[in-house]
Amino acid sequence: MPLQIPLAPQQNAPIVSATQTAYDAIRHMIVTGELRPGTKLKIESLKEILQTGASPIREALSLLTSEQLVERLDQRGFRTAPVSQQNFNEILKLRCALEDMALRESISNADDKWEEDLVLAHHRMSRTDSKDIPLFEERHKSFHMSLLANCHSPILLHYCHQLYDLNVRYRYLAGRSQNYGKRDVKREHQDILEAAVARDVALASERLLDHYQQTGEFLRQSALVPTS
Amino acid sequence: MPLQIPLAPQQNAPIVSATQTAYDAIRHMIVTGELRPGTKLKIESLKEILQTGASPIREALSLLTSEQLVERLDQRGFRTAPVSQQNFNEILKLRCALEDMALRESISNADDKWEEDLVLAHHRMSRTDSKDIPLFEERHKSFHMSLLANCHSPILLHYCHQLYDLNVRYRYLAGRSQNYGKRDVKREHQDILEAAVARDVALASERLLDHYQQTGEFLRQSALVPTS
DNA sequence: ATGCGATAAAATATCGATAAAACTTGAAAT
DNA sequence: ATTTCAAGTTTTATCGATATTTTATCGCAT
Repeated sequence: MPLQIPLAPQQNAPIVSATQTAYDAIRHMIVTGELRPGTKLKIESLKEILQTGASPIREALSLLTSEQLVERLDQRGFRTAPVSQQNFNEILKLRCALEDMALRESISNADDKWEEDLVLAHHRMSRTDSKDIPLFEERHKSFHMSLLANCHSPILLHYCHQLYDLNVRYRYLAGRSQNYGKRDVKREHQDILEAAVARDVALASERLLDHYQQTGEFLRQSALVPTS
Repeated sequence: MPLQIPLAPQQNAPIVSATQTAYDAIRHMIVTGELRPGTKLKIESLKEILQTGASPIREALSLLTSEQLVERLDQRGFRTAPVSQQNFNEILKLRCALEDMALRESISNADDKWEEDLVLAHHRMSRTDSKDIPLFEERHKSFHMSLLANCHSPILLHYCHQLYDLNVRYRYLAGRSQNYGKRDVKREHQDILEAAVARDVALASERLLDHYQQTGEFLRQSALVPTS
């Protein structure tokens, strides 16, 4: 009889596949805007840039297409997903709806472990200089995902993760350096954390959505110039 | 010289890539349960079955991983996604939430074109013998997607599409041939259609969700034996 | 000039071969 | 009997080369 349970994997895998490396690199370049929206992604160029063969690149791009970061045009290659005001609005709206759902679930399943992880994630973010963009972004995402992490719904979490990154991409495109006006973002995060820890579903949700709406409003004002 | 008629240059070529072909075929095999959950997907085997090279297969599998139909294990290949009662519950719940959202949007944006397409889709489904499983399934999906099609949110639609297929997979696994008990599924569809055409958001939503819950209940009763 | 068609150039999609892991298996040692 | 280890076997991941397709270019008739 065929036994299919994958037993304890070898704990020594310091080597990541070329595909994984390419995936991470390309993803990062798209999210940060280093690869502008609508850019043709030529295999040859990427091969040189990433110092690898065509197969890993194509696989990485295939993985990215289902995440809406890359578009695949049968028989004529890949390109980075285009951006538009409409697309941005859609992402924001969906994000609010899905994160709201996830947050409510997450809080209602609250336990000590989740609470501790959340507090820790917030702490790390708050102690990070927001000038150190890559690190801050990583921790910012980590905090937001920690809020939702306890929703017991991997698929929902997966969608939230995707939408988060699609949104971050717009933040980068709008110019990550601009200041956020009169907003006290730190305070907003603090307030969300407090409501979540207090397990006040309604308040936490309200604060989270408000947080997103404000960021959305801010980004909307930045000229989101379509690719020319 | 062989007289080569230049095929429509700007138009869609009738030739689909090997990757696309492999993608469709594998997807179909997973959704219909021909490839059981948790099955190791060996490149060599698939190469033979689909009569193609390794590259298209790997690309197709990569595309399928982001859709939750295939799992990718770095350095040790691909396998079909496992199933579980928990996973089923999650899909059903998310589907209800997202389709509800999409349906409400869709109806509130109602216009003649949408209404006509919807009526047509329903007509085609209702005139199809449900014994002709592949055709009926296609039209059933077409009807359900038509309900949501007008929501003006490609990403939301994309998620609904995915979740629909994940759900259909469970239907196949539960044994597509079983009858649906005392339910009058045809009537249910008819009622949903009528509420949608009448642009009664609340009623349509209620009927749609009830439709899914009933199917969910039915599937839950079928023994969903986890892969062993 | 303007558009059409053929030709050249570029890029994609795909194959076949191979190196690198990951599993198996079986005998030796505990 | 169980664990360990190493050689042998499968399977994956990746490269390099090639056939096809798409895109760009240039001349020629309108």
